[in-house]
Amino acid sequence: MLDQITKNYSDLHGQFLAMQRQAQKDANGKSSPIGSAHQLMGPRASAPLDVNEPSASEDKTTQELSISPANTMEVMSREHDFQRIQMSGKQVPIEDGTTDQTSQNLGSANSPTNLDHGRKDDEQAPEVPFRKARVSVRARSEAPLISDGCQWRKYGQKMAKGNPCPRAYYRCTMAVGCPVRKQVQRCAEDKTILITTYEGNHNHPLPPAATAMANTTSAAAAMLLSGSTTSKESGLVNSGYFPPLPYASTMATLSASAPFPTITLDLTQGPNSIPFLRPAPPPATFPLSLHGYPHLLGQPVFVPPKLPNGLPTAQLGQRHASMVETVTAAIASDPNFTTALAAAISTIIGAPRSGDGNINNNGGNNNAAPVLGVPGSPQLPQSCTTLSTN
DNA sequence: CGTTTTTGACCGGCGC
DNA sequence: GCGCCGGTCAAAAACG
Repeated sequence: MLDQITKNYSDLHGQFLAMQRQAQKDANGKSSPIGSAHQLMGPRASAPLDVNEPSASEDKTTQELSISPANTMEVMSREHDFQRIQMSGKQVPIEDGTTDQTSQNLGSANSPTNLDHGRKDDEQAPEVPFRKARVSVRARSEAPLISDGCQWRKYGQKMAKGNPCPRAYYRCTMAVGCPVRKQVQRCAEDKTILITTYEGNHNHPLPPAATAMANTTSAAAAMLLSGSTTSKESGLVNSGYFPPLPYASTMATLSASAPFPTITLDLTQGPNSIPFLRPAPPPATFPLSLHGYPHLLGQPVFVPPKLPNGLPTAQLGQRHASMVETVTAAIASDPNFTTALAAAISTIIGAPRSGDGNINNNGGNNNAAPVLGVPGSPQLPQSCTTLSTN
């Protein structure tokens, strides 16, 4: 399955990119959300899509997390786009093509809490425009961390309100000045679930494992993000970008409740439980269909990044539903995949942009948030909630 | 000896 | 204006 998936990814990427481009065009002057998404994730890395390979970085990371096959991951991302839009008023430079710089702008501008705070890191900060955007991955893991192909250094830990488990803060150390950061925390309700939230764009090439996934996911994320920008839940859902499929919803969730739109992937359910059809009541977050992440699935499903008018996605969604299920199952079941996914996510977030369009190339970008959800995850909501809340 | 982790303090945002 | 909270800094300790 993985092979297929991987393959599909590649294909999807291409499609995705194309679509994104269009979307961008569509977006009138402003950068499309997608673009922003790219920034989020897209690391420059230009690695091939090898999902299976653990990246070099794994050395360290290995310990990080070993996602059990059954684990599930939830990815949430907060969009910067969203921010952008909001910021538009402010005049934030947003562009997709933007390079790192662009992204920087975003980040600082709105983030409620600027991670950088304008302190030392700031150098980075300014550059990390999209810091706000976040991608969260929820996975079941006994390990303290998830190996995502990147090297991280812990720079802080704090007890978060409402959660007995401390939240750890990590910074990417693969490159000097890399603005990417991540937060790791266990779910209060289920300590076996590890919630990893990535933020920022990598300013360096990522390991293959991370990159591959990143590309794919990033694209997806981008799409989601774009949708989110539109408006909160209603925006996306209504817009029709993301067809409200029950199963889909469980897999990926976009949370509007939070200050930032959030994309959630829930893999927690594990391969076994691929209850695609499981009715999962979406909590505060609203569910996105996997369609949003076609690449992940390897399906050529395209979700219009923005646009309210056409809503082709819905159709596709159904059509691909079966595929999605299959893919999802595969993904969930494959540990490597998960790992790769995690890496991708981190990559995505960190990606420097994307305007270029080529995700693969030079690092193009990869922005998207990886979303993989395993359907049937009643838990998503929780996870989503958790992250978004933060 | 260099790097990473730990941990308390500090800063800024937000709500009351 | 005050307090709470999240996030980051930075010194000290731990580790390889």
